[in-house]
Amino acid sequence: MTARVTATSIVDAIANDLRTRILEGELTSATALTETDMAASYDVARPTAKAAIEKLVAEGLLVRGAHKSARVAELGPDSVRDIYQARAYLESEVLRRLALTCTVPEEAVQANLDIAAVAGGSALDVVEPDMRFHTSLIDAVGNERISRMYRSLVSEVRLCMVRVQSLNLLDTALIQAEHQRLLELIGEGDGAAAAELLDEHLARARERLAAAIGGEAGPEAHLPSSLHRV
Amino acid sequence: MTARVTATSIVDAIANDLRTRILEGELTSATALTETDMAASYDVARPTAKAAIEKLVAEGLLVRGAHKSARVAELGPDSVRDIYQARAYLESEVLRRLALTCTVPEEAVQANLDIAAVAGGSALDVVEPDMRFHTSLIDAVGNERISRMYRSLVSEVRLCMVRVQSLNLLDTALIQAEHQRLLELIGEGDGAAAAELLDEHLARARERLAAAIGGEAGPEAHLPSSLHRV
DNA sequence: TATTGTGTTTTTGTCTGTCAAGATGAGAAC
DNA sequence: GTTCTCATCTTGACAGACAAAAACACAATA
Repeated sequence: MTARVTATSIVDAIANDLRTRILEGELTSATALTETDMAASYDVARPTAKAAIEKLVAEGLLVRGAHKSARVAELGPDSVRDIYQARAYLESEVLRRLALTCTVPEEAVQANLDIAAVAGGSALDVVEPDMRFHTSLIDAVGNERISRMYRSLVSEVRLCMVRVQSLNLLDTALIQAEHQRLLELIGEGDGAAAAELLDEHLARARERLAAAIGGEAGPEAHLPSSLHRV
Repeated sequence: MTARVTATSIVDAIANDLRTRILEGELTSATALTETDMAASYDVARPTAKAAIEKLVAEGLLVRGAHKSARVAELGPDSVRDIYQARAYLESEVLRRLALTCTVPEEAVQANLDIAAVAGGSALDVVEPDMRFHTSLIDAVGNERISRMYRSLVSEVRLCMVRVQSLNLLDTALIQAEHQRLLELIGEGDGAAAAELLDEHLARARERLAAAIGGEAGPEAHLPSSLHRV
């Protein structure tokens, strides 16, 4: 287990690098991701860059029309609503099932402790342990397909978050307290209450995120560039 | 709405054709899907066939290792368990939410009537309206991501079903009656009971399918070809 | 006989180069 | 000022080619 071989293909490597750059906010929907440009910047052939781009399009991080260059997906308030609703559907049912056996995942407890640890730091530092808390709950059921679906949603959430610069709308103490309460309810076997609390927990985050995205000059009301040069 | 334009790309067309051929059982895991063969049979270039294959690999219908030709995915009893568990997670929560507003989708009612209509026909005729019943419930929430996730699971279920030739294990009358009861419970607003009944409904189907797949000479215990020529 | 090693064949991964089709934007004509 | 046409950019798809990796068959050896 010491020397893990990294036998990944070139297009996978490019897709992974692009994905991290997208989720870090380095690439926004303002820049067009041309196949030839990507091929040139990574020093590979155009088909290779094309394959990497299509991979991310399939994941939903990039969008592209026919004969048009790919761009980072623009997620409006309605998309935020869809994403968080899907999260709530999956996760609330997971909490119900975990409560049936009173299973409290150890990683979730640790992740919530990590949230408290970074309470004084930047608001962005809260995102990672927060996501880890939720994904560890999902992974606790041990279902590969459910974990994959949830991870896809989480990456879309992160895609939304890199767009809003002021993440001060996160109340770290409240988040951590609600997480704690969720774990307690699961431990007590009260799945219905846990599902209900999770609904409120996610609905609150959803509203703040939707407002932050929708508040800035319209969600996906792409102004034609002709209106910009008034 | 009379002349729907078919402006789909070549690789999409090939992928769609391959998908139907897979779900109809024409292509099984016994035949290797070589890129050059696919390119020759569809009279396209190899990169085009490659893109179509990779699309289906991303969907989970095909599996492929590095430098190995693609094959139709082989889903064992454990995969059946995962798939049906994911279905149950999604759909039971959907039923709960539908029951909150006592929303009974009209298409679901119609689909269940269609099940009764084909009661005398082949057992395969039951699969289509049965799937339509469930997907119409999912689509009733109007969430694109949830619908997409569920459809992915449904196609995997169909992939399992084409492997078991004797589908006489389907009790049409029981299925139709349980569907009817589900709709009634939703209409009465009893989400908890609906979710519970759905769990049993899916668990029954899962057990039959897993038994039918696991019973035939082992799930993914691929015998090496050297043992075949004794 | 069983096992190991080698060489060949098949198949994929990736590159180079090319042409056609569609979309975008600029400029001319009215 | 509006509309039409055209040039340019970008993608879609093709052809051909080479390298790498896996699988298979076969021979050599303990």
